Amino acid sequence: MAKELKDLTKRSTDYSKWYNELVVKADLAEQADVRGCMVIKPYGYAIWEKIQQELDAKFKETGVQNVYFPMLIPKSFLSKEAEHVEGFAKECAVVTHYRLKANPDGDGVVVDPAARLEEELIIRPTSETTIWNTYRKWIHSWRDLPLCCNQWCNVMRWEMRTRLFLRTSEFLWQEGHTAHATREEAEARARQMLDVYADFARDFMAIPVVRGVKSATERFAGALDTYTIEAMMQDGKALQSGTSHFLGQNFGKAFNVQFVDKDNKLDYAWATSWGVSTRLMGALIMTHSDDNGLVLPPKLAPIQVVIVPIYKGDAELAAFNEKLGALADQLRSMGIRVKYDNADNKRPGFKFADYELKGVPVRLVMGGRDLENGTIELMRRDTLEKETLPFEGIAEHVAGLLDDIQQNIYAKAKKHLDDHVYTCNDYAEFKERVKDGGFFLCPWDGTEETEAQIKADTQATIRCVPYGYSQDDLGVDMVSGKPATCRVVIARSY
RNA sequence: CGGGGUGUAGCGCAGUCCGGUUAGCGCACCUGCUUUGGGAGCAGGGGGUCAUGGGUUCGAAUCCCGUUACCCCGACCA
Repeated sequence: MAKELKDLTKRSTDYSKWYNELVVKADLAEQADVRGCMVIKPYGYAIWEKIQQELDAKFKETGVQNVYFPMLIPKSFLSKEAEHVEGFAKECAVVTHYRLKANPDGDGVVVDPAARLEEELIIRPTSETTIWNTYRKWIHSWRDLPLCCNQWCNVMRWEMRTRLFLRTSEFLWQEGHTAHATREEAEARARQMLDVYADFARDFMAIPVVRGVKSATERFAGALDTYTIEAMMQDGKALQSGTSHFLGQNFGKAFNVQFVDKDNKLDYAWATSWGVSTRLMGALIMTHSDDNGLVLPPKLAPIQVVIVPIYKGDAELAAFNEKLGALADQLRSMGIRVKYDNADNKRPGFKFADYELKGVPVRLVMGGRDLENGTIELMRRDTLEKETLPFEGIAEHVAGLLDDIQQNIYAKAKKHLDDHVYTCNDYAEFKERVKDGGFFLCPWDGTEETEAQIKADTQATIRCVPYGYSQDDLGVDMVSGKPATCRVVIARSY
């Protein structure tokens, strides 16, 4: 492929354009021919599969089971929880008919007006309603609780403006839905799942996040509390990367899910829901990548090590195939995902650039010189450093290096986050600086008015009341001058 | 839904103001030879209802009117 097609826009020049180009050129995804939808390509989907696999294992450790519910939801379900319907009504796709017929006035097919549904069906924007409608049948006694289910599925939200992975009309996600006998247990579960997400982000995605609670206006429609993990992208903007909701008894009451408790009294079930989506892919891309392309954390990279031989003629190729094929096998036996690329229809320079673009953590190259000297060249993607090492013992070295890279890119992202979290008590200063990105820890009086004022003035929003940052010496709200009730993270966001 | 912009080969564009040979360029694609330690070179080749419907004209990618799709900036948002 020609150079000009692969060269990326510089991150610093136009971050949005850089992101979009990277997603397309690294072969992760592209815009579909359907409005606002996305085609996830094999390489992109392979990363998503790793995320699914690792996260799913974490869920199961906490006693969660997988289920599947229908994509179509009767319209009447949605109207049962007042706040919920208000939150989602504006972005629902609706199924109104069940049949097409040949166009009587010309080509193609038209909707058959005779096939109108008596009750319209909604394409799920989220599944609380259909799941709680079913939970009514599953829950009768305290012995049926807790009930902890999760589903991996697609949902559809008719967003006005879409961006690959970050916001698409249809997206893939997991949604967990739990039912509990007590308020305390449900609240603990909601917070537990937030920690699962935060730990997963740190340990697998190498993304540091700020955990916290959403303000009332940013809360999930129908929740009493929404917990969030907020990641910081390289341009300093926030990306909500996962949420966990404490739903109280709202859905229990709306769908009449009652159980008999230990004291033989009827009560409504307490609920949580929690989810992460393909937006995590966007977070992964925007957190680590550089001007050469993706940088993938080894734990999620579909290819962890690529081996490229540089050869002249069939005889030399045969020698490499034997030596490097054995090395690839050895690495695989150590549980490392390896690609041995001896294809002769692409030149080495092309392969180097291409695997860098795709974020492969480690590249091993062997040419005639190395063959003579008993060496091999190694490059690590995170720092782009090259070194020539003895061929002997290279497999063990690579195994250790993968861990190093995982640690290093996390440390780099953590430093970026910490360097861009500011304490700020002055509104004039805040307004000036927030444009350049970063998380601002500011005193807030807890009112919607000041929250709205900040958004109107700066486009920045209250991301959360964070955990892990001091709530002492609150002082006064920087907008209203009234006594502050907490210190919040304010930032511009995706 | 408001404000801008663009539809010409798979992708990216020039040509449109000022109508006139056979509609061009880069990349991609195909064939052959030479190459291979950082995105190969040369030679040859294939591919177009110029978004769409109407109008003006001897003649329209180009001018006029309508339609439509997409993109960007807002409102919405995992």
